[in-house]
Amino acid sequence: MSFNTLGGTAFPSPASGGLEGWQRAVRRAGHRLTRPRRAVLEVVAQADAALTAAEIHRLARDRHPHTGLVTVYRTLNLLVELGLVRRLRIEEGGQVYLRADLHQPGHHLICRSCHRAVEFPCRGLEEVVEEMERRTGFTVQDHWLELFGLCPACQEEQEQ
Amino acid sequence: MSFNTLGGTAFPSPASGGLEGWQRAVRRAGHRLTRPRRAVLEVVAQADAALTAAEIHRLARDRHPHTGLVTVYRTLNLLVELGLVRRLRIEEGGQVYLRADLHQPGHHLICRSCHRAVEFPCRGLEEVVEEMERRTGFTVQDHWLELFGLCPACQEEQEQ
DNA sequence: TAACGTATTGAAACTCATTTTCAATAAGAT
DNA sequence: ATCTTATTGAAAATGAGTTTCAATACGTTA
Repeated sequence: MSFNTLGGTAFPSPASGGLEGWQRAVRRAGHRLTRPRRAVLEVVAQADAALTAAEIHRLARDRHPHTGLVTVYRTLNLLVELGLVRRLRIEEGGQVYLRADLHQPGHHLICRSCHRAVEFPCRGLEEVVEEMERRTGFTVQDHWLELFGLCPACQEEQEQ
Repeated sequence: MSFNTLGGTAFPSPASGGLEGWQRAVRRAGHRLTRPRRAVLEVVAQADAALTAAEIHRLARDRHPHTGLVTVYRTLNLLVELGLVRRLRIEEGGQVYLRADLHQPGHHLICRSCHRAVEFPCRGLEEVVEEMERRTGFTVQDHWLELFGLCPACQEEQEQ
């Protein structure tokens, strides 16, 4: 398990008007809107947590039963290329897909006891990053902050 | 490639007296010191940057030509269990191994163009962390901050 | 120094996630 | 309605890492 709560906790579930936007984006980029592709778009556009390819495959089949896992992968790669979806590597070595607008890049609270990961909206990091750019000459495009510790539930458990 | 400069930049190459310590640790834990195991220990103990299993395999063969990749994996897992080595996941999905004493957990500036990683002393993050603890109830024990972007040299190159 | 029990080895087989191949299909432009 | 060609899915390939198992070699004890 672990990261499959990614996105789910901190971002309740915003727009779903994104779907049509995605379809337009796909067409505009010169791609066809096929049935399996539509199925994958719908699943990912409507999910408000990060999903594995296998999970997306299962859900897409509810919409278009014939959808193959290969096409799920291909469509996900397309969506990542178009910038609509982010591919996230999880600690165990797999990858997971999340709507780009849900992806606060790289802010995770990870519980070392129960391995649950929660995304959090990050405040105050901008200054740290700017300071670092000034000091090193780097241009920072992205960042990734992970906090490791104990979640409230596991703290309680350990106190008993 | 990518992370293979990890550790390399900020830690020129400290002790190599670590080797005997490792051998003792392995024996103390009830394991035998076989030739291939020695070869892997030597390679990893003397490397001052993170290496992939394949790279370690290649280098270990210089010392004991018969060494199999399987044994490299097994030995690396052993070293990780003993806490002598850290296994780091890299962006591309693979993993990389680094002497634990070289692993300043988690402050890296990583250049997306030349893949060099530089460690930096982190200032101002404490407040961000505390704010987060207050807001979520987590107890934070550790953190990992990675900044991705372009180093000064690569910025110049791209401007031409 | 030899002999022995057993941890360790390496090759091959196996996972599991992802990608490639390729003939058949179906978008969507005309 | 037709036609071009992007897209599909099944099967095969890949690649990192693990498991299996008979053969080997540590290192303890005699």
